[in-house]
Amino acid sequence: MDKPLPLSTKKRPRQSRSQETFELIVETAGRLLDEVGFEQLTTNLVCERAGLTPPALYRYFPNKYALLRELGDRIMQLQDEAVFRWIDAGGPAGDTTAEQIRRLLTLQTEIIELTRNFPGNIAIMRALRAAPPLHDLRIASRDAVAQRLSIVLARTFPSIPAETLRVHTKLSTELMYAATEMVLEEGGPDAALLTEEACRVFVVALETLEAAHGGQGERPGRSRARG
Amino acid sequence: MDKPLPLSTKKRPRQSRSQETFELIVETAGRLLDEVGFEQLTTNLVCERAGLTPPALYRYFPNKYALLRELGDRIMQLQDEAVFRWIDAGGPAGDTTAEQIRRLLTLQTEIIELTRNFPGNIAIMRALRAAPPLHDLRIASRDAVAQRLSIVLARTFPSIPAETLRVHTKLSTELMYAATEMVLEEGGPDAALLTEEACRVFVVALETLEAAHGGQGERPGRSRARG
DNA sequence: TGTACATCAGTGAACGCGCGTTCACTGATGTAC
DNA sequence: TGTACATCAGTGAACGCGCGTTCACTGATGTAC
Repeated sequence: MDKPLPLSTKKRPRQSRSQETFELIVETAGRLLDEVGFEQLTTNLVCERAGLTPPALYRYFPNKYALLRELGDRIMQLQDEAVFRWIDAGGPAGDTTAEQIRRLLTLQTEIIELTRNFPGNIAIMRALRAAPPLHDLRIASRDAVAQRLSIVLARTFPSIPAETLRVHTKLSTELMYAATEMVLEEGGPDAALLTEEACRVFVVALETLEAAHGGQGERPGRSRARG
Repeated sequence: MDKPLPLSTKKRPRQSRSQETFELIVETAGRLLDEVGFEQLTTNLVCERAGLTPPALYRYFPNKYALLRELGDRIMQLQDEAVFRWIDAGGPAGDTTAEQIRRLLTLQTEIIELTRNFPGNIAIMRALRAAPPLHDLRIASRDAVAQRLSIVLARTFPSIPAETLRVHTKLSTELMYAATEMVLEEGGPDAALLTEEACRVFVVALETLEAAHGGQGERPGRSRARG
């Protein structure tokens, strides 16, 4: 009954004129998502706002999910790249718990800002969660981040079994996603505190996990966190 | 531009005949959500499946969001009640970390099972996240749980400032929601491990938070977790 | 206990609207020689 | 460098479908006496 929708863009534009049209469509969709939410977004509405006729959009996107997919790809790639840059720059390494938390906070703050500045941010992230044809994308991106992260963490926490670490990292990554969404959706005065607490939880969860598997743990000044 | 949709049910049924119709509509919608997802759900489709004509549905629900709201209310009330029962039965209290984790695991397992058995489970939870008219409901329920939980935890962890505890509990509650959704969406062999790890993180996050605020902490056999 | 009446529950049929989609086309851009 | 031609990009107008919604109605249930 569910015919699988084609999600890929139909033609990547060749001429620079159409390159611009392509961008115009994507950007207009992003801005509209902030206004109406992803469920109310229609291809006709995007066309109207962009000053185009439907066949122009239809040339590049077979349906609205392809459009959301393009937006989803972009926002998640931005986030993923920030994580990868952070990993390459040393990642979570740090002598003390407080130091590790501070480093993670830098990353998380960057991700929040970068997401905030992306038109349609929360609406896109909701769509990635809620729309079945897009759901796999989110999972794939999360698992890619978790996978890469768990490889790096395996060096810092060698006593944790690989399997355990993989599952833990998946959960932790989801925790950070949730923290990002909470801050963007609800904002408010708790935002900073919430972000710090998420980072603290991430770090101490790892340390105690190592301790539980007979790692070095319990070094004074390491198992004590100060947010 | 966004006219606020009326979400309340129009008439609660009076006669037992209509009571049954009301239930039939709700249950049919739940089952359909598993099949088509919330975005594809339409009032006409529900009617067709339930063997009713549109005005019969329309008598009780002004639109599909009112229907989703009824489902959302029910599933979240089930979850909230499980948490409240657990709190009333002693909640997270336990002498050792391992004991606390075990107790929390009991609750989390119950919530997962109870949610799994509710027709439309993940689709409903996604709708609560993604559909703007329903979003407030989810927030309200989460904050109610977090609020009540933070009151109880304040007794067990008196050295944590109330403000900090409130924010932390909100985050932790969201973590457990995310863990529930992950298990239901992805299932697989990691499910049990993932659930245990979520519970462990919840508990150690609290303990280390207390330690960070000069609480008793560091008692041997307390700061050491074994999942 | 039976009848007459009021209210409640659901039907059948239809509506307007806007969504996704397509067609034959015109105008713009690039290319060969 | 200019012209003739091929391809690419976007238009204008229309379509069928199914969505949400409404109307006047019939039949079922409950109630007064």
